[in-house]
Amino acid sequence: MDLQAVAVKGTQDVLPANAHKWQYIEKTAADAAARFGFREIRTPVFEKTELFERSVGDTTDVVQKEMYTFNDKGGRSITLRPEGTAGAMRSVLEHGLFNDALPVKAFYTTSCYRYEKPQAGRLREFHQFGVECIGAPSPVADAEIILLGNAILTELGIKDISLQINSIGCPTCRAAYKNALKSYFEDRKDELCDTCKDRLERNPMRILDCKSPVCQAVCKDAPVILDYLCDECSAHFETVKTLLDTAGLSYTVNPGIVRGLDYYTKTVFEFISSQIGAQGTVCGGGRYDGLAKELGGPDLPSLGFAMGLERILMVMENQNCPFPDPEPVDLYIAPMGDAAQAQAVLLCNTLRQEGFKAITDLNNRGLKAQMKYAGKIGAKFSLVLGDNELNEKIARLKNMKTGEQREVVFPDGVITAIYDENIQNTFQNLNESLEKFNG
RNA sequence: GUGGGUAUAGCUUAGCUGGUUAAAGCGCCAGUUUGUGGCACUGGAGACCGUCGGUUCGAAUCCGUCUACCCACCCCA
Repeated sequence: MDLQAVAVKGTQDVLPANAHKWQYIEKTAADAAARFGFREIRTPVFEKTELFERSVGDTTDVVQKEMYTFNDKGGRSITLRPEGTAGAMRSVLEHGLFNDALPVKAFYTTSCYRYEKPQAGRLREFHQFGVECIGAPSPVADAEIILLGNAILTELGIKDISLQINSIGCPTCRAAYKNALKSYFEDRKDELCDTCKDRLERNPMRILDCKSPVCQAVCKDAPVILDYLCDECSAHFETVKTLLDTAGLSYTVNPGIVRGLDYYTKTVFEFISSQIGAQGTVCGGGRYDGLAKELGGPDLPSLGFAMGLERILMVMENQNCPFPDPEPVDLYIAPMGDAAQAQAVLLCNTLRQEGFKAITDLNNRGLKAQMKYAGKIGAKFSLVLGDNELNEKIARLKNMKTGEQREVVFPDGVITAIYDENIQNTFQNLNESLEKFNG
């Protein structure tokens, strides 16, 4: 095709035929979050680049090579958000929301941007549903957040998701662990794959996540973070596990869950599906106790998660999860002739004011074509409006599913005096007919 | 950024080792039926065979380039 207008690499359209699926997922997530006491927050798509460098961490891959960064006309360095937490935290700090009752509980549905090579479950523009619970140091908050993530996935009908949790400790105990890990791997450096040799310098914890069998063998006897947690972090993690046990939510402790964003501390977790390819993490999150302070705010231990909406949708389609049917139009009016067409438009408008989805011909098509159209778009009922109907004030309402037809009598003057208050009777008439016909 | 696969109508595809008007199904439009969709039949529109270049008398078909898509690494949701 010779179209100039093609979507940018790594972006995707949501077409009308699929929009209801997105609406369903977004609403299910928002409703669940609301039941946990979260309210929506909306922040800008772009922020100062510095915000992400500070929060996500300037040594991370996200910041180093994946951000959409540009200078605006005023010379400011601007970045399209690569994730949702930084903006939400910035907003809470900027507006002093932490002066209200803590914790601040907010959720968001947003688009995010990362310059990566697209593949299954990974786009350059993607969408996240996320929650942030700001100012909540207790492990109860960790458990609740995980429970919320689970509730959303469950309500969407998603099955076979594994919950993996870990604790990466506070900066103090993590530093000790990193040293131990580094010296362990340094002794076995020759056995590691090439990428892991790099990781040894940049982020030794990532080696634990390597898929190469060689590295996995080396990792087998590597020191485990959980053995290096300080008393507080250890107790915190134990309580989180106990709370999950009590709630009956099963999980596996996986020391390999190491998040790639610098702000994470203590509890980290992922909900993982094995059914949508290599990018199986459908929801990921954890605690970020140091973030508020890092951004110049007060000490506000916080946590949250983000769900990848495209991935959620993929899993759901893969598992044939039920989506509610999109609402079809109630009535298609097929006018024949100019007079009827004018009346059809008026009838439609009044029906719309009554809350019906009513449409009519816009293309001057013949009756047959109109009926075909009505059938194709899934209209529940159709109504032919021609000279006979206009004269006799009687039309036949047709149930498109059963083919059954029933007469609808228009009270005097309705067709010609559409603004007359008698019109109400017409709609009562139509309304009743629609109700009787339904089912 | 690295590697592998793919690229023919709106969609799904056929087109064998190069040979002249590029094919089918679905979909779309119209007619058979100036008053009722789904079925059937008939007809129609719709493709410079992803791009640029090369080999050849001749390229959708062979070679190279670029681009896009898919998959994996990496990274993450």
